[in-house]
Amino acid sequence: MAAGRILALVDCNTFYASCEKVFVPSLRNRAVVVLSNNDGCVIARSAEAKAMGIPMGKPAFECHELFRRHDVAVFSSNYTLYGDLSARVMKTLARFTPNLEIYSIDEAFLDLTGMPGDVAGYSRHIRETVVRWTGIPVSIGLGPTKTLAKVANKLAKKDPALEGVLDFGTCPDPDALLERVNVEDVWGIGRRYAAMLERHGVTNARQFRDLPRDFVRKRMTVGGLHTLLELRGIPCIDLETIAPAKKSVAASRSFGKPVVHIEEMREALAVYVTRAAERMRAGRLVANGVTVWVQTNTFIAGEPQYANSAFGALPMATAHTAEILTVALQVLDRIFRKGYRYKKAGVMLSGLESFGCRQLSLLEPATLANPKGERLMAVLDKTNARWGRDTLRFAACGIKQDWKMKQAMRSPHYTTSWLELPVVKT
DNA sequence: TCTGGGGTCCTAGGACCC
DNA sequence: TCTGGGGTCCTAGGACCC
Repeated sequence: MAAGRILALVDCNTFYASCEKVFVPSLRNRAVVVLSNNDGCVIARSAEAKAMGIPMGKPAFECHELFRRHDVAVFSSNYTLYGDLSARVMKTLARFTPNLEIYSIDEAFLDLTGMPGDVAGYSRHIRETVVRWTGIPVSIGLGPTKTLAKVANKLAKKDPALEGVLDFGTCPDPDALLERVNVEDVWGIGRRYAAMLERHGVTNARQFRDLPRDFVRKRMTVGGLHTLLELRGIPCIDLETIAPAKKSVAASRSFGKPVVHIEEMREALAVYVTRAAERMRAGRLVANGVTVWVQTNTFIAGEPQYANSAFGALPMATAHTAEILTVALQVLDRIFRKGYRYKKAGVMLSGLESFGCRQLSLLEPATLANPKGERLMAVLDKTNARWGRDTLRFAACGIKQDWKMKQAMRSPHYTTSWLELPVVKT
């Protein structure tokens, strides 16, 4: 282990809610919540909304009264906007160090080892720059391991006196800090493990850190052991500055209303294949197989339930929407049962390879390779990038799309569509 | 009426081979 | 025909992350 390693975890504060505030000054001090796809449940809350006691994950239909009473601004999720603002934040962070791992849409690890001067002061400078350039406030946790940087970040968010930055490595009493963190808030310990640990009297991060290694290895496998060691300051999880190759690409949605007929299910599948294939081509990937799954609404007691999935191999690795859809529809025929009200369906593309080194068919390369199809996809992607998603699309996706998810309160695509640019009044 | 979506990793167990 | 050990590959299920 390198002596004196210093990692920073930069995490955007209430990211989706902050994104919604960037272009709407009147929301600055107002409670904002963002709903999941289909306007299902609460997935992000601004600080004001948290203070009102609006819980994470609560179904939206149970919150309407609360929203009305507190004049909460409610938004459908707008991933196009969040993705674009995320890219701006990451680009800003990359100016401070080349050793950066983009961990999720709203988090990045930075290696600040060897930075001259005061790392906490430098972190405050990073923080000020990000909010000034992007409008997104962030918190920064510092520590010798990723897990401790995560812990420090959590505490930095909790305590306003810290002004968004906490260095675990230089704090005088680390045990006291760890005791303030619930064990289920430790990175790598989820609900199930937290419940198990609680049965053994372990409720905070300090108690977990001091458990015997064998106990943790046996009950929480090797991942749990890594978490334990990282809390002790021993690095087990590396910084991944180069994103590892994707192994699968999935697209799935809940329906806005139940789907009963296979014709509608085929349309939905066509849309999901379209989305997944787009992402494959953007990453210069091809898939060897496709899994299709369908599911009824498990929340409705007393209604007949059915869920199934099946896999179909593609004749040759491809990212061509129509080639994948052909197989996906055959797979659907195998698992679709009449007489159910379907709530959800999805596709997953697997066996991914990079387009440049894909395995060609040994037997009939000439008939299976499809250069015309590749050119068609290129034109499709280019057109849609210029004129907007689905400007050009397959007829199989349908026209009415009655089953489409609900998104009644979506904000504009402020930064990615010429038609939806914010307007400044003087 | 209304309950998200997209991923990864680890382990156990079965099939199959020598 | 029976026996045992060791290895690999695949899948399903469970855990986690954001």
